[in-house]
Amino acid sequence: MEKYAKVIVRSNTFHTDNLFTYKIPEFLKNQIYVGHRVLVPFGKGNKPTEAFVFKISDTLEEDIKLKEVVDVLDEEPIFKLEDLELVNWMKNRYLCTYIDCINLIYPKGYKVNNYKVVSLSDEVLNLNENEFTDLLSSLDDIQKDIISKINISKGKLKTEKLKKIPNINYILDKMSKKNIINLKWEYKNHKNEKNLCYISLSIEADEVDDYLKKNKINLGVKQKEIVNFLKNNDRVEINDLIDILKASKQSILSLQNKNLIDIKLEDYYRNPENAYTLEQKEIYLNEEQKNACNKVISEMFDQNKKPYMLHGVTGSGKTEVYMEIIDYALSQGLDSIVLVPEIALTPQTITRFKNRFGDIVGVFHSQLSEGQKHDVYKAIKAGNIRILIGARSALFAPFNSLGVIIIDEFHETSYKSEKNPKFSAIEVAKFISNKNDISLVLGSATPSIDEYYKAKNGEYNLIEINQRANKNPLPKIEVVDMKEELNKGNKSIFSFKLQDEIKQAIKNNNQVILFLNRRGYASFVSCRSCGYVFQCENCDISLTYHKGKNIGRCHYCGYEREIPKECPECSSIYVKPFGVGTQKIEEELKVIFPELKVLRMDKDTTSKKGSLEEILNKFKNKEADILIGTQMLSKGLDFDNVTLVGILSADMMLNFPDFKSFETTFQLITQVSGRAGRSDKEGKVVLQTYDTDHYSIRRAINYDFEGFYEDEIKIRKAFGYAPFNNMISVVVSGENENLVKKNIQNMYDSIIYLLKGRGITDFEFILGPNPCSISKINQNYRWQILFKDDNIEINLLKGIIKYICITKRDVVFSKEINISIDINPNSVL
DNA sequence: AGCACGCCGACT
DNA sequence: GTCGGCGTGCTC
Repeated sequence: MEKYAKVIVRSNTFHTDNLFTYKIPEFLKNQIYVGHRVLVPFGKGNKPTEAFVFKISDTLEEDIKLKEVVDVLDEEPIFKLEDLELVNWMKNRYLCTYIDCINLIYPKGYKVNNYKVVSLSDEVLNLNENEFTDLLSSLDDIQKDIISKINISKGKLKTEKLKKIPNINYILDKMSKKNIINLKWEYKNHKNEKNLCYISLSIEADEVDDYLKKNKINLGVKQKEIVNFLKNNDRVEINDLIDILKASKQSILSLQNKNLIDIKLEDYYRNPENAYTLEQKEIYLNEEQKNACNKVISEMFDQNKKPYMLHGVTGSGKTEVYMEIIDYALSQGLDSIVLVPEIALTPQTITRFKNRFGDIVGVFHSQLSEGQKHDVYKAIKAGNIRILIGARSALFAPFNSLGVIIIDEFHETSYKSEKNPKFSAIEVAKFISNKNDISLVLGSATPSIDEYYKAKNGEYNLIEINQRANKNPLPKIEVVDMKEELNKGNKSIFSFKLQDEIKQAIKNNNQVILFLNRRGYASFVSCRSCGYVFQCENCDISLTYHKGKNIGRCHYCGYEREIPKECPECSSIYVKPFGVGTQKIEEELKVIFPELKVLRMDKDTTSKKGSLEEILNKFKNKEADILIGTQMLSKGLDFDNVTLVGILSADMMLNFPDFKSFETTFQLITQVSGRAGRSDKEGKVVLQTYDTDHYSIRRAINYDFEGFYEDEIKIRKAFGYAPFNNMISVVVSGENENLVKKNIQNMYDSIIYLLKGRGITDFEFILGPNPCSISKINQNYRWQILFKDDNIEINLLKGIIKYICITKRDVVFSKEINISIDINPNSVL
């Protein structure tokens, strides 16, 4: 009986994003199963290509000519059936390609390396000398050159080495047709694995001198050093040795030749380091925490259980609850995944987990190298990692017996991917947990409105923790109306109230956190005389002023330019920065409190690796009195001595042109305030705002989440936003603005045409086409159409968008145009 | 995206 | 007639 494999081919284009059928040759029939990686000839050139087996069948529906699978690439299938189900679901949900999804689940470390090889044909090789000379004389110089190059490299040459010759493919093809040369693909199954090379003495330390004498071996200076070092240190990694002794690899190798040392290669799991240490405290759960745990634990082996939403105020000890749940899962032989918003921002969290669970804790995030990811992947498969902490991509870790998924601070926007597939970690986690009866816990002090709505409607088990773990009250938030402050004649960024409170806190030997949601010195630079605003050359964004270097920087593409003293438009000298950034806060603070030590934490000061940890450590060790920072501050940081939090401009986010800006404002105020008074000392918050009346600020200062939810959900309902509707954003971009406009109009017309064909005549659920709020990024003009599934079945809508933007992409859109489809995007800028 | 095919003008 | 350039369309 014949066997056929339906595979997804690894190619970097959406054109080939469907199942291809290959015949399985006799010799592989019992070796290839669903989930296997195979090598198949693909395209006109039969390029050997990595492919993933999605189906195996013994019948052929259509009469198509088939190629054969060349080889199987792994002994065991790389994907489980659930993995393939997940891929199918994600592809459909997020309108992305199979390969986009596969890349998430399966690290790219194993990618096949292939290259085309040219060699002389048998006929040419069998020619005698005269015949060969005749042949050469019939060829032109380039062809002769190719033949000599093949001969120099022992009869086999990668075509890549010939690519400088113009029209090389054509020439090679011609020669191949004349039967002068053979073209063939060769491949290497390259595994990105790191081995550590351990060196030890091959004989006992005190016998070395005897051995040298007996065999009359003289050692060089470096070699002696190495041997002495090895006498004292049993096993040393080769790179450490080279580092410490400034030795060369050669001297080590010559010691090996003298049989003095053993070199052992060991597979190494590249455990990401982190320098942050935290003393371990004995933890006792309070009543509320215990109840939360017990709820999850008691249902761990139930089928069809709902996910849990853990809504606990800031400082309520959610992490302890997570750890208790994980501890139980471990005792039952189950593994756990903990997702945290931005891995780099939570060294504290990792340390807490490592202190409690030790080496079975692994870390995974997108900043790891492919090799490191691969190591983690392997350690999970081998069972060396039982608990994985990571960013959203950690969700796809290949655990054998996963029992628990925890998503901490699940309201964070970083759980929605910005890259293809633009998946929501929460949705994917729900899918995985539902399919495999895994306990899913979503925790937050400020749940997102749309998920909380679902919890209220019974989609989640809602668990509330209303008290801080230390039983302290939440810090009192005092509001300062900055309009009044101006009337009092205070033009500074700091209200009198805040200045007083800072003095007070410092006097009591406490620390202060100041929060402002904008980095840099000033938000923009403009000319007071003519109104000219310095803008990015590549984006439709005004440049943020950075004072140290006197430059304007674009926070979207990184473009920088020096800010001249004179206005480039009208040559006036009234060029001034406007608005306030963290840099400026730092500067003004030093004027008012010259004696205080200040640290700044934003994307500019933490871009270097390890600098974040350094800042946090310094602040923790009380090397500074005040920490100024952006959003980064709001996430899970725990400083015992912070009693005062200043929110400098609480209403700044309110005017953001996005329907989630009220929610974001509420969340940020709540989260930042939560940084105060986390240990025994009582905390206080001073909140400065021009808008004192907005409900998101009023509700936030009273820690009234329920109230905010009630206010906000009404608005969401009235305008048809999430959770009441899905929103689909299609952004069309390109360097030629007219072409972009023409293309998106074309797309709009096509979609309207199809909708009309379905009897739909009311198109109010379609917004656009409009230019995006940020109409240009990196020289690309951006236009957008927004769809809400108001009056229309979402699958129909998605089907139509998919048909126009993917299936018929070549017909509807020009080649130079980029299309980005996002289901329920974080923002519609 | 590649890659080959095929159409067409240029050139021996 | 053949060479070489580029546009078009398919990939099991």
